[in-house]
Amino acid sequence: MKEDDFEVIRKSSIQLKFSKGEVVYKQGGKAQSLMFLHRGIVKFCYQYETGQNYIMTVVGGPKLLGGANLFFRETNIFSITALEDCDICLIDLPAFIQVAMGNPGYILALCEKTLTMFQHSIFNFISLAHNQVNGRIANVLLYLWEHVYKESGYDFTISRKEIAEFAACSHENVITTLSRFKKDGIIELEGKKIIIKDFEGLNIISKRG
Amino acid sequence: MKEDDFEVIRKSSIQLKFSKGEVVYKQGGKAQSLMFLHRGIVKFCYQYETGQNYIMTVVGGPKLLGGANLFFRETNIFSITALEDCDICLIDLPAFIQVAMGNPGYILALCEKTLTMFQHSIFNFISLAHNQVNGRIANVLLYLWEHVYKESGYDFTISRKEIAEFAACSHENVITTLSRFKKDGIIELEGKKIIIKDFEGLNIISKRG
DNA sequence: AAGTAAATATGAAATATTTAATACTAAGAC
DNA sequence: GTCTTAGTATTAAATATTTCATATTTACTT
Repeated sequence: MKEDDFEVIRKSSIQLKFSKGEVVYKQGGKAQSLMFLHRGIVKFCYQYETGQNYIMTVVGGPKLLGGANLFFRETNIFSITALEDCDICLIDLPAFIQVAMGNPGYILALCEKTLTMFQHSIFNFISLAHNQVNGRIANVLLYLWEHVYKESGYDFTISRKEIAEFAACSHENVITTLSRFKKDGIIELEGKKIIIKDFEGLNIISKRG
Repeated sequence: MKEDDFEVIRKSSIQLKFSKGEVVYKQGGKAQSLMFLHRGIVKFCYQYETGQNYIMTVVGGPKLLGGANLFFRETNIFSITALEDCDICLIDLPAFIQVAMGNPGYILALCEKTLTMFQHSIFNFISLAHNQVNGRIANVLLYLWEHVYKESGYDFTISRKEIAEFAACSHENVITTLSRFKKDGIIELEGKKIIIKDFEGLNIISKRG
């Protein structure tokens, strides 16, 4: 990236801090910026009219987000909410597009990142579609640990309710399943912290259902 | 698109015909081309080691496909199979990228199309995650009619097994559900052909589960 | 035309999942 | 400190779904 390109983008960006639980983007709101997640963890959430939530994916920084908004036009189709305290830089979309049109390589790179994120989601969805609750929860735990919490510096603490919204099942079912995993020695629960003991075992459950 | 750009791409493209049931791309195979679906209907299919299939999406021509491959690199993560006879033009990827690098607008446009396709899939997945079989099948029927069969020139005929692979349930369940829809006057079955009678009703079922 | 395979159809039994009722614990508000 | 709320935990009953067994129809092969 050339110095003056960088300057254009920096000038039109805003640095923000979000606390755990705060909403960064609101579903249905106007999408006017890309978002660089410096540090922290956020969830992408779809909300039904009935009030039910569905967590589409969870990602940790540093990562450029909002490629989806770049193409999905005017409105956000998801809410983005901080799961842990976040440092976020909002990048003005018109400024970015102006710079990007002079640098096809940026666009390709951004698309690649965005699609890679979608790809993760899609594999998660495929797991949802074809596995039973056991396998879905195992899959969610593995994803969260490997791709989000492992190197994030945050404790692997996430509420049963949120696991339920990610694995698309009732929170009672998550509680029961986690208890069983614990009894079987696959995970340990230290206060709020989840510790995976037997990755191999979880993997097998995640595949076989 | 400029004339000579078009020429470069045309020179490196191949026109092919595929019959109903033929595999266009094989999951795990090398991805070396974009694909322009002139005419016909294809399914994107994910296959498990266990032999189970899952249909990720179904699309009808004319449409540019394979943007996923452009970014998901070396190997196809899905198989693409013809559901109806297809005319397909395979576009050499290196040639396309060469032209595209000189035209950032093409890349944006391609990404937008690809992401729009993903967006459809994602809404479908969200329906899968949160609805019961009734709603999932209603959703699949509406999607297939509205976005694939309605203006395709093909009869809306698709096997119960394929609906099952799309809605992620057993084929027995599809059969039972279609019978009930028929009894309730929501659809009609004319031989192999599915005719939706009550769009409003299907929509309600698709939303309420 | 007969035989075979594939798709459609149906019902019963087995299994999985949600819902509802209830209780305990931890954290935040006042 | 007490009250309130949200999260965690467990169970039984109600419901949804899959699996299995079996039959019929349709399409394809020879």
